Amino acid sequence: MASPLNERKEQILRAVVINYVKTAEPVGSRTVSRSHKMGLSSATIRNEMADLEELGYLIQPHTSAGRIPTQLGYRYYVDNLMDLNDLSADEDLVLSNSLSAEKMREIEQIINNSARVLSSATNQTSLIMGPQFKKSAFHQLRILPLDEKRSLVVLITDTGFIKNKVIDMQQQLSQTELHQVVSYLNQKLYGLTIDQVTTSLINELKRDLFRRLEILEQAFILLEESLKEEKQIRVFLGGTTNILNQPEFKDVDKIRRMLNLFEQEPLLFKILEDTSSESENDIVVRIGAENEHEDIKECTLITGTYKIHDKTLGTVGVLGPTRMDYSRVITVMRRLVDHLNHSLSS
Amino acid sequence: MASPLNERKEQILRAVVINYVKTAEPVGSRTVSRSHKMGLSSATIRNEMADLEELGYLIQPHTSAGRIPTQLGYRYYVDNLMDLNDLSADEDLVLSNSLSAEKMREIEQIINNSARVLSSATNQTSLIMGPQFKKSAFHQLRILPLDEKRSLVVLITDTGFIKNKVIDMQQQLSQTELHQVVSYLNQKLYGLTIDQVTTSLINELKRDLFRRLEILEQAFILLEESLKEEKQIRVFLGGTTNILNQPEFKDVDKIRRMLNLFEQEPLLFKILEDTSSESENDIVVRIGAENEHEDIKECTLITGTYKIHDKTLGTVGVLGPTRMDYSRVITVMRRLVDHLNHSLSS
DNA sequence: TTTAGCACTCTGGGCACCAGAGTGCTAAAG
DNA sequence: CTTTAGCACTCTGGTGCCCAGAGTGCTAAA
Repeated sequence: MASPLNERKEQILRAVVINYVKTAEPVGSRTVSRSHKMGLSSATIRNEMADLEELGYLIQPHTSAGRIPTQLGYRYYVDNLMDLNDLSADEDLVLSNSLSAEKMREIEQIINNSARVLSSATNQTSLIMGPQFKKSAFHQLRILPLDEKRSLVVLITDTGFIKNKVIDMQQQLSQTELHQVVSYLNQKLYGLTIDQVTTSLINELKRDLFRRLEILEQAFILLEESLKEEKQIRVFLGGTTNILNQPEFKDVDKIRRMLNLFEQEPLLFKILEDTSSESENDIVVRIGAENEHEDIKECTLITGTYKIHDKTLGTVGVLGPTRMDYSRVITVMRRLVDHLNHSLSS
Repeated sequence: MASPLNERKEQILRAVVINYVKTAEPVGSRTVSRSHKMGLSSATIRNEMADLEELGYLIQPHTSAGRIPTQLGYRYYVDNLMDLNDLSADEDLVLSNSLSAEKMREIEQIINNSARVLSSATNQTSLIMGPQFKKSAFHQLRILPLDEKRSLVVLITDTGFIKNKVIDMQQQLSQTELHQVVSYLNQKLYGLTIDQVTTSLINELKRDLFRRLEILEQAFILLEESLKEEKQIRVFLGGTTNILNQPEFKDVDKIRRMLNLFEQEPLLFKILEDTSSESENDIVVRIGAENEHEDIKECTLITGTYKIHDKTLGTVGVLGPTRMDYSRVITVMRRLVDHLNHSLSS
C-alpha cells in the first residue's frame, strides 16, 4: 500500500526504528552510518533521511535533532521490515514455566496469570478480556433447590463453562413442577448462543409458561438479569505500572489519563472488542491514531484472540507507547495465545 | 498520652493542620493570625509556633518557610482537636443514592461500587477487602451431579454465602452413595468456621470415608483446594488515580512505588488485616510511620470493618498522604460502613 | 506578655550563556 | 550522477546568577 521504498531507504528506516525503540532518543545520521555497518557516510544518510522525512516516515522533533519514526514509519516497519526473531531458548523456557505453573486452576486465575506474564515479558501493560461467555452456545440449564427460599441456577455451555447464580424463590415449587419448567426451558434454548437469548425470547417463554405456572416470576427476572450481566465482561490488567518506565509517560498528566482509562473496564472492553472484529485469527497491530479511542492515540495496541475448541472467546492485548519493540511483543503474544488455547481446551 | 498543650497552642496547631490540609503549602504565622480570627499578631503566633516546633508537632521544610504538621502533630489533631462535622444534607443524599442504586446485586458488585463511592467522596484511594469467607461458619455442603463427569460442589455458610465449584469426578457415584458421603460430611463439619476446616481435619475425614468409598479422591483434593483458595481474598480498589492529584505524589518514582503496591493484592490484604486486629468496632487511623509497611510510611491509612449479622467480615480502608482531610474521611467511612452492614445483612 | 520593626534566609522563576549534537548546503571527489 | 568532506547554522538542556517574595528570629518598646 505504501509506496515501496528502495532498499537503502528501507535499511535506514529500519535502523532508525530499531535504534529509537531501544534508546528513546532521536537518531542522527552519524549514529545510523556507524552502527549499522552500511558503508555510507553520514552525509549520504543525511540526504536519505531528509527524503524519508519528506515522504512522511520520519520526523524531527526540532531542527538540529535526530529523527524519530512517524506513525507511518512504524507502520511501514511492521508491514515490511520487521523480522520476527524467535525467543531465545532461555526466555522460552522462562515463559512456558511461568505460564504452566500449577496445573489445576480456575479459568480466572489462568487469565490473571497470563496478564502478569505477558506484561512482564514485554515491559508493557497487558489487557486480557475474560472469556466471552455470550459467544458460547447454551447447553443445559439446571435449577437446584438449596433450602426453603433459595435455589441455584446453573447454566452450562458447549465450551464447558458453568455459570451459576443463587436466586430467591417467592414460592416453593415441587420437584416435579420444577422439572417441568426446566426441561421446557432446555428444550427451547438448546444450541442457541448466549447472545441469541434476548429479552424478547425470554418474555415469550415467560408467557408460555405462565399459562401453566405463575410462580416463576422472580426466577425469570433473575435469569434475565444474570444473562445481561454476562455481557459486561471482566478485563484483566497486568503491569499497569510499566508505563511509568516509559519516558513518553514522564508527564504526570498523561499518566493520569492512562490510569484513568485503566480503571474503566467497559471502555477497555470496547477497545479490545473493536480490534477483534478486524481479524479473528492473527495478531492485529494498531499504531497511534489508528486507534479509535482518544486517550490511546499516542499508543500502540497489539491484540490477539484466544479460543476454546476453535471458538473465539476473548482478546488479549498489549498497550504501550508507539515506540515499542513490535517484534518482541508479537512473538511473545503468539506464544501466549498458543498456550492459552491449549490450556483452556483441556 | 501526648503532653497536653494549652488552649492557644491547640488552636494554632489546629489552624495549621486545617490550612495545610487545604492548601498543601507551609502555613506562615501571618496566615494563621489573619484567617483564624484569634486576636493575636503574627509575632505572637510566631513564638507559639516556634514552641510547637520544639515540642515536635510542627516542622519547617526550610528556614524561612511556614510550618507543616509532623506525624505527631496530625496524631494530636486527630486525637484531641478534630471535630467530626456531619456531611451536608446534599452530600448525604448523593452518598446514599450512589450506594443504594440498583438493589439487586451480587456482593462483589456491592463492594466494588462501595470502593468507587468511597474514593470519589474522599478523593483518595480506597481499598476494600472482600468478605472474609473463612470467618463464616460451615453450614451445609451439597454435591450436585451435572453430567457424567462433572459435579458441582456447593458450600453454604451461616452468613448466607454460597460458594460453588465445579469438580471432575474420576468415577461415577450412584445417587445413594453420594448422599451417604455428603450427609456424613455435613454432620462432621457443621458449625465449624471455615478457618477451622484444616487440612488435617480433611485428611481425617478422608481416611474415614475411604474405608467405605475409595472413589472420592479427586473430590477431596478439590474441596481442600477450594478452601485454601478462599484464604487469599480479593481486595477491591477504587480511585487509584486519585493519588496523582496529590502534590506529594508529583514525583514519578513515588507514584510507581504506590501503584506497584496496588498491584500486589496479597500485600494489600496483609496491610488491611493488620489494622483490623487493632479495633474490631471503630475506625482506626494509622498515620505515617505508624504503618508497618515500608511503602506507606508517608501515608495515612484509615480503616473500618464491616459485618454481617454482627460477624466481622472484612475491612474497608482509605489510603492517602498524611495531609488528608481526616474528619471528612472518617465521617464518610462511618456512613459507608453503616450502609454496607445494612445492605449485606438483608 | 504582646507587638512592631528589622535584618536575615531560603526558594523559585527568569535570564543569559555555552557546549553539544545534528542539520542543510555547497563544493569537490569519485 | 552519486557520494563525501567541510562548514556555518540552529536548537536544546544544563549551569550559574540575580532578584522578588515570603517568612522567620530577635530585639526593643508598649
